[in-house]
Amino acid sequence: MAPSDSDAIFSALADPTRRAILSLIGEHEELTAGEIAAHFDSLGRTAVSSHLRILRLAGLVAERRDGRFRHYSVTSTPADAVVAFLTSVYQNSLEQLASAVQGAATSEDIFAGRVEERSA
Amino acid sequence: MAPSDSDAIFSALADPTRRAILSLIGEHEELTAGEIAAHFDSLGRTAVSSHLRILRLAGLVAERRDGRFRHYSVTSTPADAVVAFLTSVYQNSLEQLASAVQGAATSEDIFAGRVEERSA
DNA sequence: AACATGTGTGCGCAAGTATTGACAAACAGA
DNA sequence: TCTGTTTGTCAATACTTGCGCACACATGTT
Repeated sequence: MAPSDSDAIFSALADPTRRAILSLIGEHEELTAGEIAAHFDSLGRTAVSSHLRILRLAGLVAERRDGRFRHYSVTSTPADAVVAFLTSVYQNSLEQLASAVQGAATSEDIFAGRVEERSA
Repeated sequence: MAPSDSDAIFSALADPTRRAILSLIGEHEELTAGEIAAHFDSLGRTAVSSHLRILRLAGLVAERRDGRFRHYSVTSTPADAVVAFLTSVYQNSLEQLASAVQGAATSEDIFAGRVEERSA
């Protein structure tokens, strides 16, 4: 019954909107909640805020307060749980996995078009 | 709005029970649905069957029919979508990711204890 | 005070999960 | 062949969870 970090991480990654938010932040260094919300047509501020809260509780993004703004950035360590799970399941094809990591440089197409974006 | 394979994959991985099933299959070469169900105390056959269906539709497991049995095994390619997403978000720390993949050999502790298992 | 940025709360709706009961398929025995 | 059992899934139901929205609140700026 231990929530076990991977629970929060995988649950957070389950939502395509959150993956889009995560990759959007990853493209920049930092983004404010307003800037993030501005990129999505079909989402209100509260929805974005709620997603950011989940991502933050999962340790996937970090929050830096600056006046009335809150800047969000991706954290580097959290992927460890995901990688650990993948390696445990795909022990046989570890080399494939490693090469895939090093090989794939840009593959935004996977989550592109998931959510309507404003041309900003 | 395209279901986009990664949707099914991340949704499938979101459930801790399915991750446990996936890793359980990964530990062996093949397992029948019954053998899988036998490893969980708090799950009926129908529940396991439903999870296997989701895993199969996501392309995470393969099904081989043999008489009245159905043997399930993990597929090697599906992790690509996950890896692609991780690399796109964590472009900055790709080396970290690659080393983590090669480094972590056994880390079942992450999903251990998620679901009660029978001593079989 | 007036305004902007972000979040917390409550509600309605949709999606997912586990259970029960029933069904199809395949094998064993008489 | 005809039961009877095992394996696994399908259908329907009840329960839980999660998402998005509207509103209100807290904080910070001008």
